[in-house]
Amino acid sequence: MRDVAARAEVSAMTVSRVLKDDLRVSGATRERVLRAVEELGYRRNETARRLRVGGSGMIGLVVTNLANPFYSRLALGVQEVAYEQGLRVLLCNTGEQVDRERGLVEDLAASQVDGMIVVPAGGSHRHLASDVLRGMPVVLASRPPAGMEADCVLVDDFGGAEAVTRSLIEDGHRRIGFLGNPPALYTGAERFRGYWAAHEEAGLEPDEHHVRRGLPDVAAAERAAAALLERPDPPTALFCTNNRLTQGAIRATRALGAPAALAGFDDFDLADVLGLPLTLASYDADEIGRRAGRLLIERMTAAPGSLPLARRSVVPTELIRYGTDRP
Amino acid sequence: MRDVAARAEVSAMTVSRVLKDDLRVSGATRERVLRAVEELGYRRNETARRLRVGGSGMIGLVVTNLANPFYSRLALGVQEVAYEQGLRVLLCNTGEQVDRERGLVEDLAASQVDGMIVVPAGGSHRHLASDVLRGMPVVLASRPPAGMEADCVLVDDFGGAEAVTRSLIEDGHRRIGFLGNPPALYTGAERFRGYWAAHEEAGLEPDEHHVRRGLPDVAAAERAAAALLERPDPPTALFCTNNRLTQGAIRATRALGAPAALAGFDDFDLADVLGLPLTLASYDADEIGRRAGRLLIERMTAAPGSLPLARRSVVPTELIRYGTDRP
DNA sequence: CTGTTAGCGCCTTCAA
DNA sequence: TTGAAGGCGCTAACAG
Repeated sequence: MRDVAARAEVSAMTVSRVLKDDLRVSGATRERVLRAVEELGYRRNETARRLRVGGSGMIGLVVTNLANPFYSRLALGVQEVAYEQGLRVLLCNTGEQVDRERGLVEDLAASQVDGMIVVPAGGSHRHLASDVLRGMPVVLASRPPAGMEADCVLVDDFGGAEAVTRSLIEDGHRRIGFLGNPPALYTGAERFRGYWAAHEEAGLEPDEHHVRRGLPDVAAAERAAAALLERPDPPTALFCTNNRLTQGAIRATRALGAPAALAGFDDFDLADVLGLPLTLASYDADEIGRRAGRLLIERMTAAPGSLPLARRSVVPTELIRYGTDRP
Repeated sequence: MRDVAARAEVSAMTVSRVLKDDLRVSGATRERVLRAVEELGYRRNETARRLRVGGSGMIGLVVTNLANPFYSRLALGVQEVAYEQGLRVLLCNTGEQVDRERGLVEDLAASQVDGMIVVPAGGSHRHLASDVLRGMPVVLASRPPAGMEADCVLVDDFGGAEAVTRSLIEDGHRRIGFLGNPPALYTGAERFRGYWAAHEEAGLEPDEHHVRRGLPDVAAAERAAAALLERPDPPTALFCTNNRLTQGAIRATRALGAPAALAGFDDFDLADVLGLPLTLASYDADEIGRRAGRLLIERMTAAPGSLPLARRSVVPTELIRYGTDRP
């Protein structure tokens, strides 16, 4: 900046003013400065600027697994609103490891991010509490805060699961299997609640023998689905709590030639092309990111105390039916 | 830091030394400092540190479309090696817009990133040239440099397309349709070359009437595939240059009940379950990110001039066949 | 409209 | 082993 100033024959302060579009600079001076900037290929040092003005112009985004399209879409949504606001995004991946999450959050705080959006991996969110982070704004995505207060954006897990299950019941299914991820996960628990509630509403009760929870991956889901379908009293439909489990179930029904109807959470590519009766609770993953971004930015710009403590935004699900009109 | 120093009754300099694991601090002093750090919940200000020591401990990652699993996997790979090295990743999405890319790259440079990995959107890469970026290390991913020199990591687009096409020819196909993305894209051009070369090797020549290039999305691919399949001399197989085009082709064959064999680039979930004859050139998208990360880090740490100017790393493809043993 | 002074929080250098 | 001085590049506050 000193070099630019020298070349334009002004003070560094004037260069600084031109670069921030300060109006109190004469047109001629501005021109000279801009020319010097151009000629020297000068670029303002953002690190130094930030040290002076505070903050960093960055927000942190911590997700559990970027390989899951759900989280990459979420990241895209965050990206969008951040870009509109001229904020940069520091992206971190925890691989569902709590200690790694803790370290990354710590790093982000040290990097002076202006706020962060976290998909929390583990049970305790103590390291995200406002006193630990010195009041740095935090928004949780996809899982609610535990043992602390924070804004969060959730999917309507309960409602979606309920709607899907109800739809199966309305189709006449009375034995509906359940393939679920670990119940320790919020989404797992909520979706199970929805499944159960839909049964209760219809005066039914699920058969515990048809319930398999704690399935970690596609292969486990496939095995569990196969085991259910090979029972003497097999379920006539399977409800799967996420896209990977649905895929496992699809494999199992295909392999066994079993006629079970499938239902699940999360839409996926080519679902329409499978030619299977498939009912899905779908939702807009980008929207979770966008909402989280907006909540965070509000929190960052609002006067402390002017916003409710822990706001909660719930993204609705939509019922999608595929292949039910095909043989 | 001053507060910590006061509490530990040492100078700020000593605190700084403890925090950087400088050995020349007595055990007792170190203990006292660490205790003070703990009690005050002190966290070193990375912005200030970086102003002093230079650099930023961050690398920039610019992708064209994070919603495409290919790029989110690439991002994951970059993330991995960055994390190992204690580097943070600033993630940007261009949506294939060249001017946006230009702006983001400029921002990253201003943010003092230590280097960047870019999936370039457009034709000219002038804004990524080393003189524009003042020698900041740049690695290109998935598309080669144009009009400049830089390290890059590519997929074996030619070889993959050639292998897939050859496999179709060996299956006896003589009329193989081609559904391609815009030829202006490097991958599009290379994959077309591979398709053509496999024909030449076999003493064949593709029928230009069976070639459709410049397809932007799934819907266009579906229409193009349908048009080809409804010709009086329809192709007996279709080669699609990416996963979205393959999906369009699948839709078309399903809708028409056409028996065409399909082949494509990029593996995808549930490909095995479709029950269609499907041959794919698959590759490890994470690996592209990891390699790009490693090349970048080498470039960042190597003495200028000690490394070859423009290194090129090519990720191999693997031939995968699905459903060919099914009716 | 433009410049001077001072300091953001840290670390390199030099001195004790 | 510890501390004091000075400055990284920028900008707020205060002249003029």
